[in-house]
Amino acid sequence: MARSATREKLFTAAIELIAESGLAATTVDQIAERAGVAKGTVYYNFGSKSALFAALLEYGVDRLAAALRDAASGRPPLDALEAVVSAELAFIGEHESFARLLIAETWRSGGDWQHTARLIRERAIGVVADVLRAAVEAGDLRADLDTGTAASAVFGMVLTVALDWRALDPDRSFTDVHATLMALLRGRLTAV
Amino acid sequence: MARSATREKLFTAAIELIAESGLAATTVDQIAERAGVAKGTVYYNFGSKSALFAALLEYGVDRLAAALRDAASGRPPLDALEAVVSAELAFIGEHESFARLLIAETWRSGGDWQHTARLIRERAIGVVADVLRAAVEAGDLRADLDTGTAASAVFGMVLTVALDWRALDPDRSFTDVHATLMALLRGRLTAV
DNA sequence: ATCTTTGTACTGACCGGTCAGTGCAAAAGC
DNA sequence: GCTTTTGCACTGACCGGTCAGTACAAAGAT
Repeated sequence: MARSATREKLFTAAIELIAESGLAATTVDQIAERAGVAKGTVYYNFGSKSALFAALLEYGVDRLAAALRDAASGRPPLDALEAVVSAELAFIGEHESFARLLIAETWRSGGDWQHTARLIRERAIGVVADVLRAAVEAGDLRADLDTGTAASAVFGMVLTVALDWRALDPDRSFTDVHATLMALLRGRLTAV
Repeated sequence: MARSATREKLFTAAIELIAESGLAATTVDQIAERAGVAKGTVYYNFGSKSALFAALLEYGVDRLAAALRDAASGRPPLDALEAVVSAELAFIGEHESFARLLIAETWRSGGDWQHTARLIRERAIGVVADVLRAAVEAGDLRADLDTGTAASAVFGMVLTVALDWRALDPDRSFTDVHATLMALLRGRLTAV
């Protein structure tokens, strides 16, 4: 079998298992079994458990960052911001397991991949920051806005809301959740 | 020694160790040693490692929820909202390792004490929701606001910003971060 | 055309260490 | 005297990582 297909299968299995039980509680044997592959294959392809995890994170964040960038591209700044938020919400809706893995494992202390994990996460937040910066430059947002902090805030807000949505109220419509998020983002919170 | 004093010592030791090396990497032997207690005592008091962590989580969230409630009490709704956000930011700044534990353990789908973790987290978000509801009732926030989703959003936004702050930019002042957060919350984002 | 080599992908039994949890007799504390 | 704690030896499951070996296809070699 082609190497890339095997890696793909291992990624999928690992994402599911880690989202269920956490990285430390997920064994290499489990991942191999779920992927329908021998344990040795994991080591042949990745060398170690943590290397598998690092590759997994990179793979997922690349896709997330690309989705966010695509959503933003070619739109005027404020539209782009809304599009990015929509795209993030949609991405998490579709890749809930990965989102859980991302939020849970980024903030674990210890290990060396944890450093990598943070760097990788910043790639996604970076897209949001870029959009905010563009909006500031276009004069659409206040000039003294701390785009770094604001990007963290927006990203984290959407991530939390999306996961709470899926976990606690999965029947609520995308549009509904999206609308509340937009209202918050636009500062339409206060009474008219 | 009194049981409660022993439990207290074990909580402190466990929190410290988790901050250093993470939850899974922390062994019961380490916790016992750090607490200056025999390993058997851990099992006499808690029965199992996961029961110890569950109790630890509950202990921490009780303190967080109490801090948020105290901050809100006796203030007019909108002031209360800002006070709650300040309190959350401050709490996480002071108990960073606990916040990490909370965020990491809440988002796993399997197991049973993960379920407990979610319930426990909702206790903290519930305080935010209560404040938002009060503000809506007082006519300070738009009547059709989905307070549940908005509470998730606010809580998650602050949590993310606080952890990013501590991890990436620990020298930035509390006031600074706080100000950006407030601007976002009040919808003062758009250019004047 | 047939044999031999080489490289790649994968296998699964196995090893050595780790760690949660146990058992228990003796000592402290209340 | 009942609860709580200690100290320590012990167990047994589990798990990351290894390694000798299989399968097989493409590339020489004769």
